[in-house]
Amino acid sequence: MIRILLADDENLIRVALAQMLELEDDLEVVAQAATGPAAVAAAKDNTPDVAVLDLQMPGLDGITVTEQILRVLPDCACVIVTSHGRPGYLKRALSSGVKGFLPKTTPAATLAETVRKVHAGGRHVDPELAAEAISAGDSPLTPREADVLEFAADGSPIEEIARRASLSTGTVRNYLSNAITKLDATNRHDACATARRMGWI
Amino acid sequence: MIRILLADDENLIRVALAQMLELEDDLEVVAQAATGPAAVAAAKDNTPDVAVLDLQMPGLDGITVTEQILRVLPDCACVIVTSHGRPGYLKRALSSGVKGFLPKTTPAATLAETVRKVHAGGRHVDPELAAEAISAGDSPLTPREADVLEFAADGSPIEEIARRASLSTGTVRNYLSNAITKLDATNRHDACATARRMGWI
DNA sequence: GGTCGGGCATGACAGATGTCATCTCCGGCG
DNA sequence: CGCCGGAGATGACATCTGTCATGCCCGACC
Repeated sequence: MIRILLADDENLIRVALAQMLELEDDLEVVAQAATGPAAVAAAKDNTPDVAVLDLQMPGLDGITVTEQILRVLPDCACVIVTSHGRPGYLKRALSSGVKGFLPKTTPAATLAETVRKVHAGGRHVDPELAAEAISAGDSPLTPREADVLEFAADGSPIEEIARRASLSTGTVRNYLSNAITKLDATNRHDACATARRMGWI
Repeated sequence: MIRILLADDENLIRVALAQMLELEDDLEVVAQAATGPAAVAAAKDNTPDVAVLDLQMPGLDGITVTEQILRVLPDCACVIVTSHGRPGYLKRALSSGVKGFLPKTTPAATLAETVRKVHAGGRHVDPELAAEAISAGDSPLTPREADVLEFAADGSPIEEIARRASLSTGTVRNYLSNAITKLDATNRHDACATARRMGWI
């Protein structure tokens, strides 16, 4: 019997997925969580074999949750499930120790199969996403450029970005200008959109 | 037996929800669809009693699908389910004839209850969302301002917005300026963010 | 030890953007 | 009929942004 932790902030979805997994003879959902921190706590309390984590959750995202779970339970296999299949997310997820990565558009049977596969020590990433990730390449942004772009993402004026990043306004403009050039965008918001689409911020 | 059409572009979620609904003795999922147009077609072919529609789907959104279904099957009760509980969406949904509106964060049992309620001729909207919608008020934007803001949303420069909206650049700037003032934003992108958050574009 | 690249900054400049006053045209409405 | 509000437009002006050249400091690497 494979013991599963299921974390997703959408109750309806989480419960439906739990019931679906429970229909499998060899799977058992031993804990559920609706937030990132709750998922980490539930993992500590229940020592599941496999953790199925939504990527976007209040508090901590699925990747950070994975890192924290692995620190306590190195043998727990983490599978990320997400609505937004951005290439960059997949890369970050894999480098943080995730064993499986599925978009929510994947066929239903795949989830149970993936759980079994990662529990057996294997890995599974959605093939389409993997292809995208490979063709998309790495982020061309330096860490600082990514930071600044992230602050710019909500439409703040330069001055506020500078304040939040503890930089001078001139420097912020340089970084944004670099980012715009690298991402082949027409302005900073376009650049934000591109970076987001690729999962680079 | 209540006959249900279930439409959601995320396979994993749709199948899980279908299984959950099938567990109820009085509910039967007679058709599933992964896109807006497919949902409309499936409704025509299967004449369901209740349509459970995701708000964001490829092709047509849940609200448009509702309108099209009601044109053919005026007695079909439509329920919208969504990840993004924006107040404006609720308003638009209700005015297009939707009978139920639930965020995906709602307790799992609520979905089945809502299906029964709307099938019996009732309505059900998530109370929290209803409260938000009331307190949020109506969009202060004129239809044209909303149009322009929508074109501005992806970060295009003014010139391109003007082209897409068939307006002069000056006019676009006026509308944008008005929208920025009305939404109490610092620039057009901030305004877009706000309008989106409220579901006004 | 020298060189190179990244992080950080400044200043100058052009072009994009936001604001404002003002104007026309048109459809509703008293 | 006359008035008004909304759509659409223009022009002037002040800022904000994006670009570029240039410089400093520091850690990495040969």
